[in-house]
Amino acid sequence: MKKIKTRDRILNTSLALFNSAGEPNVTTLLISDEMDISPGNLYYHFKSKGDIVEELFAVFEEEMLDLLAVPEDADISLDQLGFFLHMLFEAVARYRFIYQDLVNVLSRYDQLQGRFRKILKKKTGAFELICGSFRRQGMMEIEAETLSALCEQLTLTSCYWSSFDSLSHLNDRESVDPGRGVYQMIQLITPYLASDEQMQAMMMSRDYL
Amino acid sequence: MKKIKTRDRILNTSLALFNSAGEPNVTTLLISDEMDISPGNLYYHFKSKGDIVEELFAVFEEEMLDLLAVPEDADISLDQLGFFLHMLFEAVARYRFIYQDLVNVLSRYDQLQGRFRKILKKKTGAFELICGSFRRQGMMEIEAETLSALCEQLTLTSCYWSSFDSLSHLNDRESVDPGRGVYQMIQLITPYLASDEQMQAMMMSRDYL
DNA sequence: GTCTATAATCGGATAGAC
DNA sequence: GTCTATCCGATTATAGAC
Repeated sequence: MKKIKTRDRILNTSLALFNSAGEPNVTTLLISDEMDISPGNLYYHFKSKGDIVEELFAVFEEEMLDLLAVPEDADISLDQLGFFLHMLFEAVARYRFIYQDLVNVLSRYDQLQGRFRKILKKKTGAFELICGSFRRQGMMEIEAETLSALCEQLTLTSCYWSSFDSLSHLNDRESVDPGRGVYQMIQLITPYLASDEQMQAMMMSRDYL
Repeated sequence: MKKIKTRDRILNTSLALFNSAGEPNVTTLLISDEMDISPGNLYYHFKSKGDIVEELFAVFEEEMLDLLAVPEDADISLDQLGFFLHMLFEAVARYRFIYQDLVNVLSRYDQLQGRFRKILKKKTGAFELICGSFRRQGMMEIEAETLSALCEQLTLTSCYWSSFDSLSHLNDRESVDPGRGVYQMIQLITPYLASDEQMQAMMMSRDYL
């Protein structure tokens, strides 16, 4: 049984509290209280609350940029898309505090704004690469302009689905089921797939419900 | 030249500041400062900041519920859809402070949560009625399950598009162009339209760009 | 590394004069 | 109706002992 370092416990606890209560509603006192350490101790490890947020964001950022590094010329299958979406939604869910109060968080820690925008851009780019691969394989037919709109739509949905879902369906805030989000994403793509792939996509998406 | 009552000026100024800076970042002092009145004066007219938010929300709520009262059995045209979407995005833009920090705002003024959810539900219902009308007129072909996903998607997009757009494209925060949002919404619907209507929708959506 | 104070600041809100 | 002054509470952050 390994003992977890306080510094890491602070990060873990903060993330959990941020996700469930919303970052703006979580005070440093609440964090230290939850961990049964003193507020002073917390500030020994992090010089400000913003630093905690920044470090959590950095982990998220790395994870995302890594995940979004879609190969340029690979033949991507529908199953791989499904897997990719699953991973994507899981990552977003794990750091949903960023998305839940996106505008607010980015406005208060403004160094994050540019970095987040970069992730967004890369995400849209990843969807464009995937669709490009589908097109090359004859799995998808779509016009350039529509494609661009679709990829933006996919990006938007991947950002906001889970907040939207928990808001409109009153799910508890602790566990977020990425399934419905993946389903929704596949629904968005399906109309532009060739008929064989449409069937396959429909079967696949149903598994996520 | 009519003199605007202070009470109304407070509402107007608050709305403008909330929209541009985000509600959590706007203090009562900032509001009174912007208006060149004293903070005490502000508190003469409203007993709390929450009351201002609540009253702004109430106006928004009424406007929305009114707009979303789609007739049950009418034959709705594509042009009418375009008009409806335009109005919808305009209303959302006018009260975008609610959407920009949705989770945060709803969590701090919890009486609003249920009311907002009601609006969401009505919005999805409105889209269902519209699509139902399209189907009856033979303008749209879609399966029940897909329809439900589509209407949720439309609801989500109508909520988050403008925040997303201003975030990813760095528009100034003052003026929000509802056009691109309407375009995006029509793009979502188009795949399910009959071929004649698809053409018409594509023409129409392009006008919004 | 961790604790117990405690400072410093800020935002919401009130009291009472005009 | 409006102002000035001020209070209160919360939250971030620091100082210094252990």
